Amino acid sequence: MELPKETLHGKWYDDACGTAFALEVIGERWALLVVRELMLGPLRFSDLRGGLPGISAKILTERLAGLERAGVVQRRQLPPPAAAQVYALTEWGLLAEPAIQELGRWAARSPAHDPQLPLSPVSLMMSLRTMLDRKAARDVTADVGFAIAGQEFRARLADRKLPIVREPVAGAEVIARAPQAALIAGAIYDGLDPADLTGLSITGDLRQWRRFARLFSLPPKVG
Amino acid sequence: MELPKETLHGKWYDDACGTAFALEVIGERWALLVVRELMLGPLRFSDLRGGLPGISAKILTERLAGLERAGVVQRRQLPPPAAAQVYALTEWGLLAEPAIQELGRWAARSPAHDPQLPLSPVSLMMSLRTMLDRKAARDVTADVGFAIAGQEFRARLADRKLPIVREPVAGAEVIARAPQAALIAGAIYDGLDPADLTGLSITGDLRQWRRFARLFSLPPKVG
DNA sequence: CAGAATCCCATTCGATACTG
DNA sequence: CAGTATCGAATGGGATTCTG
Repeated sequence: MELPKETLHGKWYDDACGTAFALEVIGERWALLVVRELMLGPLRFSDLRGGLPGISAKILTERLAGLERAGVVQRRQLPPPAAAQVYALTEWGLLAEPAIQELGRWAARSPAHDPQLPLSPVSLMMSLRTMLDRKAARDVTADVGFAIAGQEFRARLADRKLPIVREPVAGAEVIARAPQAALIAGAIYDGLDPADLTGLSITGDLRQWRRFARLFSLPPKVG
Repeated sequence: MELPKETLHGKWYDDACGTAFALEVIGERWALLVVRELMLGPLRFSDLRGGLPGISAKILTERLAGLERAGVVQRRQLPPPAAAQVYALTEWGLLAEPAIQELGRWAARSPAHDPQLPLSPVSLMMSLRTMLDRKAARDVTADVGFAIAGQEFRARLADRKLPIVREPVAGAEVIARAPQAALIAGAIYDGLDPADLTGLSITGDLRQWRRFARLFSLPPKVG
C-alpha cells in the first residue's frame, strides 16, 4: 500500500519564503476552494461537494486528508444522535481568510474574470465580507438573512464589521431568498431591482435591503 | 501541433468566485513564485531560474507563456545594445502583491514553517515589505542598500512605506552585503548581531541599521 | 546564453463503479 | 451518505537536443 500522498511535501519548492510554504499547503488543485467552503463553518463531505462543482470524491478525500495533515482542517465527530462527521477549519485555517480575500479581490480586477459562472452560497457570503465598503458602512447596522439553495446565513453589520454565520434567517430585519446565489449577486453587485429578478424574494424591511446592498461594490477593472 | 497548453483553462473550476479565478491564473505549480520573483522588477529567463531553485526550463517557459496569456506578465525586448529579453509584470500583475503577502503572512504563522530553507534575494526583500511594523515605522526614514549574491536593491523607508527597487547600493546610509539572503534574514528577524554572522557585512551607519532592523518581526505562531 | 522541441516516466486527475 | 477502488487521460518535470 502506498503512502496516502502528502500535501505537505516539504520538498515541493525548497524555499523558505512564506508564500512558497503556503503553496505547499494549499497550492494543490482545489485545496484553497475547500478551505473557502469551510470558512463559514463546518460542513459534511457531501455539503462540500455541493459547493465545489466538479470536484470528485477521490480528490476531495485526498485534499481533506492533506489539509488535515497540514493543520488547516480538523475532522470532527458530531455527537449522537447526529452521528455525522464534519470538517472544520482549525484556528490557523481560519486565519487564511485575508489571503483568500486578497486573491479574490485581485482576480476580480481582471477584465477576463467572468462573474456569470455558477456561484456557491459560501462564495457569495464570502464575497460580501470581501467587498464591503468599510467607509460607507460607517455607522450602519443591519441584520440580514440569506436563504440560498437551502442554506441559511445571517449577516450582522455593525462597527464596519460583517460577521456571517450559518444560522436560521428567522427574525432578521430583511431576508433574501433565492434558489441560486447568482440572483442575489445580481441584486447586490449589479444594482438590479430585486423585483426584476425572478426567483429572488426580499422580505422584511426593503428600505434596509437597499441601504445594505449599496454598501458593496466590485473593484474597478485594470487596463 | 498541440495547443500550447492554456493556463487560463476557464473550465478548471467553473466557479464565479474571484478566488477560483485567481487560482486558474496563478494556481499551477510555480506560477505564483514566478510572479513573486518579478515583483521587484523585470528579469531575464536565467535570472528567474536563479531565484527559483528547482524549476526546469520547460516549466518556466510554460508558466511564463501562461502568465502572459492571462495578462499577468509581459515580455519585453530590451533595446540594443542590451538585446536581451526580459519578463515584467503587467499593471494587473503588480496588483497581486497584497495577495502574495497575505499568503506569506499566513504561512509564517504555522508551526510547521521552516525558515531555514534557501531564500532568494527577492523573497527576502518582499518579506521586508510584508513584515514591516508600520506602527513602529512611524516617523522613521531610512535608505538601506542590500547587495545579495550579486543582486542590488535599495529600500527607502518613509511615511511608513517601504518601496524597494533594483538599484545600485552606492550612496545608501547603510549597506548590507551577504552571499546569501539567509544571513540578512538572521540579522533582521532573529535579531542576531551582524558581527556574529560570518559573510555578512554591514557598512555605513550601524546605528541606523539597528533601528531599521528592529522594525521587522515575524508574526506569532498559532497554537 | 535564451529558449523551443522532443522523449519519457512518475504523479495526479477525474469519471465511473463499488462498498459499508 | 461517506467514502474506496480502479483505470485511462492529462500533467509535471528531468534530460537531452537544437537553434539563433
